[in-house]
Amino acid sequence: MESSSSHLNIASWNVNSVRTREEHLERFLAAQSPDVICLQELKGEDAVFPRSRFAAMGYEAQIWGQKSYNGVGLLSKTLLKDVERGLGDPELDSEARLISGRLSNIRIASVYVPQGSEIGCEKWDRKLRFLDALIQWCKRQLQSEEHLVLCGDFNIAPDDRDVWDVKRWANTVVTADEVRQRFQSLIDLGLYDARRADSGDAVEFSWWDYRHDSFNKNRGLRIDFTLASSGLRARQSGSGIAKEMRTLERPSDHAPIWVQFEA
DNA sequence: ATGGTTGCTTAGCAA
Repeated sequence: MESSSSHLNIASWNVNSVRTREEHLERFLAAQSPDVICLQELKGEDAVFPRSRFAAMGYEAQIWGQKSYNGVGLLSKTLLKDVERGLGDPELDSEARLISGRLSNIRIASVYVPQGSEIGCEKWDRKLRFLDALIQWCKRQLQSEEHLVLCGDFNIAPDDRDVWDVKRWANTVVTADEVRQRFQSLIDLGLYDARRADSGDAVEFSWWDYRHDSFNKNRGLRIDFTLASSGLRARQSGSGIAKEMRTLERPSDHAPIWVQFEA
């Protein structure tokens, strides 16, 4: 869906290396013309971010890069205000996983939640602590901002409808009670799952493993979300998962997601 | 079933 001056189109995409996905991003921006796109897994320091390429398309870049791993950013047609990096916890903020800025009266955030590796390991503990801090961060935003739109790769499949094979994915780092409860805590703050609000009981995915021909078999997960504050719900006029971006040559393992609001 | 695929960085880690 094309955005226009009367609409606000916000997209999100885990690109799995922005340098490898420059052309994919360019194609998505040309096709969708989102007002803002939240990016995750830039996988590079700020200095290697292809800023001029997106500037040529009319996008400002606010990024928090990191060598090799993680890295989040925001591309926007108009400059975002009061850009913030991190959760405010020095230990968790040693990884670049959250960046946000304000557009008009909406704080827009790009988040890359830790995947968690395996239940019980150190990374799993970090994932839970990150989510706890994210819940607190959102709570603070909802007190100080009129609206909040939190987009990104949550590495959580909150519902069985978000998993291609429920049995196979039971008790994993993306389905365990510990993460599903925390996802629900975000909802309980007054956020809603923007895509699910439109898709009903549909089973659709935003990520497919590179292995096992998973995309062609449609063996995926829905782990990328736009969580919007409830005041925006009546203004939502569309949403989707741009699955076609997963069919390109050398794709990211994630597809972009998008949601549109009436201005 | 501990495989398989991709990216960053250069053999191993992370997803």
